[in-house]
Amino acid sequence: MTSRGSGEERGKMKGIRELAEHLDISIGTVSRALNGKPDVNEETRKRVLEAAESLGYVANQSGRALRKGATGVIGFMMQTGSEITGQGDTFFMSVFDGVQTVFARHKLDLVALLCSSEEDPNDYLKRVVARGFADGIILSATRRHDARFELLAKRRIPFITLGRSLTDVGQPWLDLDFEGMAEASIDRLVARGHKHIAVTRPHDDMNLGYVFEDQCRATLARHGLRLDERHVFRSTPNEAGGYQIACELSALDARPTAIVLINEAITVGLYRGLVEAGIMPGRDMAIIGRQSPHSQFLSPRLTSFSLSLRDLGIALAESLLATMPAFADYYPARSERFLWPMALVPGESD
Amino acid sequence: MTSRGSGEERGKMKGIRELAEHLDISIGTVSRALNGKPDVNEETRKRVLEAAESLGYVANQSGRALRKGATGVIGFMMQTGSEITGQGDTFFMSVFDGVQTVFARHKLDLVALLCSSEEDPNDYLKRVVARGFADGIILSATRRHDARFELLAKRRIPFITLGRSLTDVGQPWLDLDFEGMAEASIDRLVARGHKHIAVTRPHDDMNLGYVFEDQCRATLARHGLRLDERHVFRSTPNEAGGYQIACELSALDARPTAIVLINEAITVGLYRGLVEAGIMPGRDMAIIGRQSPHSQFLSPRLTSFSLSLRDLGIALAESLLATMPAFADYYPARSERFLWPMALVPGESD
DNA sequence: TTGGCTTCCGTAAACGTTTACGATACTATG
DNA sequence: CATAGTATCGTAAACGTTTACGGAAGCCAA
Repeated sequence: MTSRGSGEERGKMKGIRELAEHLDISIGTVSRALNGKPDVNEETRKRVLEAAESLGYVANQSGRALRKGATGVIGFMMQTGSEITGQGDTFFMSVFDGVQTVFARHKLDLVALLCSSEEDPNDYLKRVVARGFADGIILSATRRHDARFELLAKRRIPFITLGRSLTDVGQPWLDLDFEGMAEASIDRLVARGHKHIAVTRPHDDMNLGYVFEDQCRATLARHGLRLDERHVFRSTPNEAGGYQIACELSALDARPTAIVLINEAITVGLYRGLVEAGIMPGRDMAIIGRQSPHSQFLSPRLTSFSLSLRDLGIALAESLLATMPAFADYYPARSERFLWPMALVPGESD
Repeated sequence: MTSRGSGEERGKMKGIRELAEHLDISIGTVSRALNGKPDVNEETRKRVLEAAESLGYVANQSGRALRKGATGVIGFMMQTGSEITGQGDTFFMSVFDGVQTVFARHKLDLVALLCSSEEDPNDYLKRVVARGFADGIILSATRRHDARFELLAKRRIPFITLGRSLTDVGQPWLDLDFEGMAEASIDRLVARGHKHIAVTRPHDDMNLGYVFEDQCRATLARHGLRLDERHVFRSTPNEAGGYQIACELSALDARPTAIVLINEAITVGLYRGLVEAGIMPGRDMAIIGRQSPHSQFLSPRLTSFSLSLRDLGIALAESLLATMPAFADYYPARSERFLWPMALVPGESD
C-alpha cells in the first residue's frame, strides 16, 4: 500500500496510473476491472470500482480512443445559423432524445457536430471524419446531390442519413414519407372540391422539395388535374419566407384555393400574410402543413401531418448501429431504408 | 523515395507515418511542417502540405489530443427532449453561429454536448469532463442552484455560463438583461395606465425566473404598485404552457390587464388561449414578450424584446477564451460578467 | 583551419489507455 | 506426488501524435 494518506475527492484524478498506485494494483488489472473483463477477481473489481467512484476517475477519452480505435461517439451533423435547415431546435431535440435512448444502452454518446454557416459542409465533414472524431455519423438536411455521402462512403465511416438524395452510395436512410403526405393532402383537398392547389418547397436544393413537388404533381394528375407552375412557391424555411409566399399568392390573378406546406417553420408567417391580404385561412384558403409546436395553437388550427420524433430517433439510431460491425450481435446487419409515415391531424385550416 | 506507385486519393490515410514514408521524410518533420513550426524548410513544408492535401490526411484527433493534453474542442452543453430548454426554435442555432466565428479564428471546434433527458445533468457533465472531451465548456439553462458550476470549478475546466445562478464559483457569465427587460416592460405598461400586471416564469427552478419576477416586483413597487401573487404564472416553456396560462388567466375573477412573458416559446399558445376566452390580445390584454421567429407575424404583432443572438454568441466565445491560458495573448485575461441588453421592439400587442 | 552560429531534420520519449501474453498460485485429477 | 487446468494478475507493447534534444550540414569570421 503506497502511502497517499488522504487527498481524496479533491481536484482532478491524474489517470489510471495514479488510481492503480492508490490501490496498489497494476494498471492492467485496474483497466480490466473497469471494463468488465472476466479475468479479474470480483472482490478486487469491487475495490477498483469504488475507488474510481470516490476519486472521480473516468478513463481519458483520447487515450482510450487511441488505443481502441473507436471513440464511442456518434456525431449528428447540423448546420448552425438560423435559417439553414428550416427545422427548429425542438425538432432535433426531440429526435436526439430518441437516438439517445438507444445509444445509452451501448455507452455511446451523441454529440451534435455543428458546421458553421461560413464553412463548406463538405470540408467540415472531411475534417471531422479524418480526425477520427466519431465512430459514426448521422446526416440530415440532405440535398438533391450530396457529396457528403460519397465522402463518408469512401472513408468507410458508418453513417445513416435522415433524408434521401440522388447521390446514393448504398447507405441506410430514413426519411419522412413526403410522398404519402403529398398524396394524402392532395386527395383530401381534391375530395373537398379544390381544383387549384399550390405547394411550397425550400428555396434551395434540399432533396425533399423535389420529392414532394413531384408527388404532388403525380397525385394531381391522377385526379385529372395539373400543378400550375405559378403555384409552386419557393421560400426560405422561416416565417419571413411564409409571409413572402402569402404576398406572392395574394398578388396572383389566378389564385389557388388551397396550399400544402412542406415546411412547418413558415406557417405563422403565411397565416399573417394571408390575413393581411384579406384572405382568411381555412375559409378563403385551405391550408395543410406540418405539425410544429405552435400548429395546434394557430387560428384556425392547422390541419397537419404529425409524427413521433422520438420514435424516429430510435429507428434512426438502431439502423445506424445495424451497419456498425461492433454492434452486429445486437442488431442484425442490414442496410435499411425506410419511409417514416406521418399521420394527418385534422384541424380547421382546410 | 519509397516506391508506393499510385494509390493516392483512395481510401483512408493511415497516419502521419505513412505520409512521412510517402514523402521520404521523418514523421517529426512532417508534424512540424503541418503545425507551422518555424524550423522547417519552406520548400519541404510546401511538399508536405500538398501531399497531405492530396492524400486527404488530417491528424488523428485522439493521438493529437493525447499528446497535447488539449482537444481543440469546446462543448456547449444542452439537454435534449423537446421542452427542457424552453428556448425557441432557432435560439441556439443563432448563438452557435456567433460562437463559431470566434472559434474559427483559433481552429477550435464547437460541438453540442447533448445530455439525454433520462440522465442526470451533473452525472453527464462529470462524465464528459473526466473523459477529457473538451477544453472548455459553455453552460446554459442555468438553475437557481447549479451544481454543475462547482463540478467544473473543482476540475478547473475553463467554462462560461449563459445565465447566472446563486451558485457562484467566480466563473465568467453572460446573461440576458432580464432586469432591464422587467423594468422597461413595467414602466411602459404603467405609463399606459395599467395597474394590474401579470408575469410569467418557468415552472422549474431556472434562475431567470427568480431574477425576472423579483425585478418586476421591485419596479412595480417603485410605482406604488404590487405584484399580485395570483398574477405570477408558472408554466412549461412551450406553447401548451402558454395556452395553460391563458386558461388560468381567464378564469381569474380579478383579471390583470397586462402580462409580461419572459419566455418566447409560449406566445402562440397564449394568444390562442386568450382569443378562445374572448380576450383579444392588444385590446383586452396588453402583452409584452420576447422576440422569436414568429413574434412579428402574430396578430397583433408582439411587442417584444429583441437581441442579436449572433453577437451574443461572439461575446460568449470571447469571454470564454479570455479565461483560457492558451489564448491569453489574444484575449486579455479577465473574468467578465455581463448583462446583455435587449431592445424593445414596439408591436401592437400592448 | 577552427570555432561558432544558423538552418534543417531525424530520433526517441512521452501522452493515457487497452490487451495479448506470460507468470504465478492454487485446485483438481490421476 | 506429478500434472493439467483454472483463476488472477503483472508486464509491456501498441495506438498516432507532438516536441525536446541533438546532430549534420552550411556559412561566416577570425
